Amino acid sequence: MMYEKYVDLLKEKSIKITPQRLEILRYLDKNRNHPTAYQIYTDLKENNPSLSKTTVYNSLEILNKYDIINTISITGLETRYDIKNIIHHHFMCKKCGRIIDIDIECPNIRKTLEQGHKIEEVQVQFRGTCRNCLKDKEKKTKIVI
Amino acid sequence: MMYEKYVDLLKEKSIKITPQRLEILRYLDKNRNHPTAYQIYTDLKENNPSLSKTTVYNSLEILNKYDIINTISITGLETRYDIKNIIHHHFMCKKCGRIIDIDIECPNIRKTLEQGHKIEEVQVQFRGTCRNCLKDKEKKTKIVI
DNA sequence: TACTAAATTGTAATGATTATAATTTAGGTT
DNA sequence: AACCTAAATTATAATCATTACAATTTAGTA
Repeated sequence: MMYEKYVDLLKEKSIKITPQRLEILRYLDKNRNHPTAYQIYTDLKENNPSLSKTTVYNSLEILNKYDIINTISITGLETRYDIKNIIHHHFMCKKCGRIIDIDIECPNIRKTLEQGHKIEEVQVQFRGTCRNCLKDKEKKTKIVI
Repeated sequence: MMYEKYVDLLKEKSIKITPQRLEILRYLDKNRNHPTAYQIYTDLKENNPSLSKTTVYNSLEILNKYDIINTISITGLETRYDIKNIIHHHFMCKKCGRIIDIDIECPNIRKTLEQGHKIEEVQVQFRGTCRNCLKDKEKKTKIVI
């Protein structure tokens, strides 16, 4: 029951249902803060000590391949992961490092299609200073979420 | 005369004019194919054997900081670089790896601003299959540009 | 021409990701 | 319900982009 939702997601795509994949999916569903593979790994490792980092990478790869999750490369340092919901874009604050969802669509996709390319993914990245950091400029602590 | 254009670019921003920076700028101006730091390094090393990889990274960092160049993280593997011209976005073909410029603006920037964030950079990434690869599906060679 | 902060260089370290090979397991079959 | 097999998991080692560091050189100013 707790994992039913994720079991169904995997069944739909006919990919094997493993406890590791279910845990990762549940994690991404609960943590919409664009975690890294390492964050997912260390957090899940607490309750699943036998979990391997490679499994996390492999699972994320297959979940991405089957369009169940999104990868985000906005930081330029590491890949961030996001469970797929409605199309949205990302804003990264250069001060605090937070990645904020921007729930808009890019209407100009049409133009890319007109040039004859087939679009499978769209990723819009904004970088700048977030609302909070604009407010308190004296804040120096680097929070990375 | 050959480098005058790049000298002026650096002067404008009051950053030191070094032969290495000029070479890198000229390279990016001539090579609009979104090269990696490594590609820039190996290509320039041919005529400048004493060039250091660290210098390439450092130069790219400062050129990016002063908004002379753009960084692109579309591949998720490494950072690609692009001299700044008019605003444009990128399309990466998953088949051949080519990164194609898409010369459109995203009008929805407004919405991000409305939420109170300050935007300094915009990067729009499309991924899919390019025109060429759609045409000849039998083509298997992986060209990475 | 001399000075100094900044830039360059080479090397070593780091950190994310991938490769490999042995072990285990999911899910279909008898 | 036990069996089979391809696929998944695991631990370890390797790779590759990027950064840190410390010594040397240099750009730009006095």
